[in-house]
Amino acid sequence: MARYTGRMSKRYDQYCPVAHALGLVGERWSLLIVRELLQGPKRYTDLAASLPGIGTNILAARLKELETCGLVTKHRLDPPAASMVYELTPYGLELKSVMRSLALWGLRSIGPPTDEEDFAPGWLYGALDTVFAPSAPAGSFEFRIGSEVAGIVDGEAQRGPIEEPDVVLEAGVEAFYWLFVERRWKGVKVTGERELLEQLLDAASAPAPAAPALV
Amino acid sequence: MARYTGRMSKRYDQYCPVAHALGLVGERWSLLIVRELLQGPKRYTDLAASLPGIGTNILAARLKELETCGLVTKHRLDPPAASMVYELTPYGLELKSVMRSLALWGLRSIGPPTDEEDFAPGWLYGALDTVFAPSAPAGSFEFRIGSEVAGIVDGEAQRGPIEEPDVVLEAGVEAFYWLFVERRWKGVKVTGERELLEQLLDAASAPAPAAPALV
DNA sequence: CCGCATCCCCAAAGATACTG
DNA sequence: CAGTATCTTTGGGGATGCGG
Repeated sequence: MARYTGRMSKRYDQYCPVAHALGLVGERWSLLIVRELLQGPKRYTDLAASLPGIGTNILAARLKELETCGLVTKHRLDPPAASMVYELTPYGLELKSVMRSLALWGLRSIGPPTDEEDFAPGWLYGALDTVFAPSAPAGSFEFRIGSEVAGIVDGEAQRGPIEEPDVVLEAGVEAFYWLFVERRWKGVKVTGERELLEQLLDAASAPAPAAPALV
Repeated sequence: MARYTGRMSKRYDQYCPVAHALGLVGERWSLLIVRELLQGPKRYTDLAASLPGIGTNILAARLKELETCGLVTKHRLDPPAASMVYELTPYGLELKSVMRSLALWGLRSIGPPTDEEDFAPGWLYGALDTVFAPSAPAGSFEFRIGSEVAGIVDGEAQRGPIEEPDVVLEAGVEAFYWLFVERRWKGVKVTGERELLEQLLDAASAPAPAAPALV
């Protein structure tokens, strides 16, 4: 694995994996940039647009840091559209498990959404991909939440409608919150195998499974 | 888009569980304070001592923030020793899974330790408790790493020697690193069931298990 | 437009001295 | 021991500029 020994902007002088990790991605905005790039390669201005308040100099600085740390690479797109895109390296992609832990922890205190418009396009796919897909049971799920449509097929998140899904969930974002965080089935419409959906919820609620051999 | 006109120095203006989580523990030093408190209640000065370079004002500020966020509580110890201790709340304790993810990710790029003295007392117990115990197979393990002794019994980390352990590992901190991170069995002494130790390593290397029902 | 670099200003971090 | 007070330094936010 690539080891970064160079100068990190602000680091902690401790030999500790957590302190080291925070030296790489612990600065303000860094993990949110990673969150955006987990949805796929993005351009500079698209990143800036999805991170309200970041300030262009900070975004440039963070991207440069992430690049020198080996978490992000910069390419020029193929000829037709000759713009630059930023993309996670394999090691950067592995931050998905960190994002999942953080998201599951943060969900428990974030409270219900108040405004449908707080949601950026693609949020549903992102949530399914990083939070729910990693522990999803076999089967195919389609979610129609607000104006977003995405799903999970055999443990992999997919954008858009799913072909012949085993179960379909339709809800507004607030009902989605109440179901997935608070486990209240209110204001949701389920078509198909509801138990499969419950399995999905159960699996995500227990991100740190009991020791397998202890069961 | 950004409809928050007031003054919001810290925090990100997004309805996103990751952004919310980072608003709670994303500031500099916060997660390292949590790391210390995961080992049990600690006094102010002990925290300061185990976080070299933090500055007393920052420590006080972070503790106050963590307290108002409901992640930390402050008690006065029972009469014999009438000092204050800081302790994680149940919600704060649940950051252990986040620490585990971060540590497993950071380990892959931290590189081998160069100096035995970089290690604070109790580091072995901390590592076993947050990183390895959550996915440990049944059985009892004893680790004698450098001058530290700790172990895992049926998925729970314990300080000090273990009674009749199934397997004992003796090594220096550098050999410990090579074994647990790079999987090189060099300079370590194993007594007892070596396969059990391998199971422990395998379980921790795969923190995001494949979807159970897919197997 | 896109991808930054520069400048200004203020808020937060660091260092250290000090106090109940 | 457990912080507060004060001062300096650094970094972030916002606006603007500017070459490609």
